[in-house]
Amino acid sequence: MPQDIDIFEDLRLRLVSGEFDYGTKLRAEVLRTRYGCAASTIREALLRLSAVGLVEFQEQRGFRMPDYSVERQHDITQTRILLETQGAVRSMARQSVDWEARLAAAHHKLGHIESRMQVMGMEGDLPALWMAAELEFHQTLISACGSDMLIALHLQVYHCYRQINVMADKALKDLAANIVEHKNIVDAAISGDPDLMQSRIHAHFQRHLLPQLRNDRVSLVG
Amino acid sequence: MPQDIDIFEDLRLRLVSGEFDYGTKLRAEVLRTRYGCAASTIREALLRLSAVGLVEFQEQRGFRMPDYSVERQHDITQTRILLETQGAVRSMARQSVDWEARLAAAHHKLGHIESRMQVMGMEGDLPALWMAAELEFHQTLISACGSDMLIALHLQVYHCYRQINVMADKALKDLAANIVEHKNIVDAAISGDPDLMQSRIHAHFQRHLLPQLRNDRVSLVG
DNA sequence: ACTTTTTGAAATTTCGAGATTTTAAAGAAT
DNA sequence: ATTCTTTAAAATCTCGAAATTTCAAAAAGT
Repeated sequence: MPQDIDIFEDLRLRLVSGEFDYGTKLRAEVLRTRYGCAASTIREALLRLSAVGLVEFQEQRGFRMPDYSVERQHDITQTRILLETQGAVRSMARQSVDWEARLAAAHHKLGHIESRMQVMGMEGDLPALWMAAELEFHQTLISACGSDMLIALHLQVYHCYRQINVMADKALKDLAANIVEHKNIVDAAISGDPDLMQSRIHAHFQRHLLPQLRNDRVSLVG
Repeated sequence: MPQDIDIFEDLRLRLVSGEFDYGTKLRAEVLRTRYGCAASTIREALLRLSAVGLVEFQEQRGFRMPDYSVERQHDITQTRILLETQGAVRSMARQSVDWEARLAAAHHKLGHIESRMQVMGMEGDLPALWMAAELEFHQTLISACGSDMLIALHLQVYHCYRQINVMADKALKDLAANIVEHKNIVDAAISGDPDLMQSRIHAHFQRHLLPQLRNDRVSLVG
């Protein structure tokens, strides 16, 4: 059974799901047991994860969860805003009907899960479903930008964003506000106004930015 | 002797220096010989390089140099423009005297090498020196942006940019034009005009963009 | 002739033991 | 008491052989 990819994906999920505290040591010899493989196989996965910033690697000193800091949170959020705004504006500029349709669909799917969460709370695998649907929504938002590189970088930053916002993720707390923000983004997409889109995306991430730097806008004109 | 990092760095250098043709298979068993290590050590390095886009990895099918295409070249260039413009404008907005000084210094160092190249051609290790100085110049340009994430992503894209532009790199052919462009960027940095900076950086990468899409500007207002 | 199956060599991946390095605790010296 | 050495345990890294999978050429079948 080919496990290389599976272990990599599973580990990434665990790394962004709050299973490990920030700064925790990640011992291949320990993680090994869950997958029933050799430590070197885990090592391979951890090395790959370190290349995309989800794991910190130090020569001869092993692997760790990255440390948390508000500065890092701000930095990652700001970078995500940059990439996502850019991707959304470029997608919009291409005037693809298909894009609008796919965005509406992704939004509808997400909305369905979000409203169920408002009623049932976050029981069962609802949070996992929400995370998948939320990712799909944001990926759809930039999917028509025409740049594979931008899409790849966005995914990379997205995972870092999830990782640094896990436990404290206010998206699950401020669910109501989140629902409105997602709708606002879709409306902006359909309106075709890039500046509006820019400010709506920025507003969506407001609470993850340092208060003193929240005004630093980035306007992108295609 | 700890070789893990050294092999990783050395392989990256080789990957962006035109040693391998685009699409070439990269066999760990072959690369092994040069470093006198086991194939699995090479594998580790290749996996890490695949995580940052310098190597293509397929489960059970090994590693390859990425394929060349003008679309990919355009995409990478456009992404680099985005990150570099953003980083430069943010650096500028911080009004750091130190930044301007360091940029002037990096530019001077680069200029020295470039003028030697105009006389002596690209003999000896002049190209290697130029590449190092050019990287340092562009890294300095964004060094005061205040975002570690942006700096990391820029370096990642920079390597991809080098890789897809190696042999065909017109920077070495159109050296004279390049010298002027670098100076123009420094002048813009000192002028403090973000729009000017934006257009100067864009102009610098003009020849690596698809002709039909060269007008797609990205203006970034901090 | 063309497609499918078989088969053996080559390439890839996994593994766990041995070598190396770090870590931390105990002991010696200032 | 503090700092510096010593030492043993633990963690990390490297290696090459074994297991698995892919590749490609030969054989069989349509």
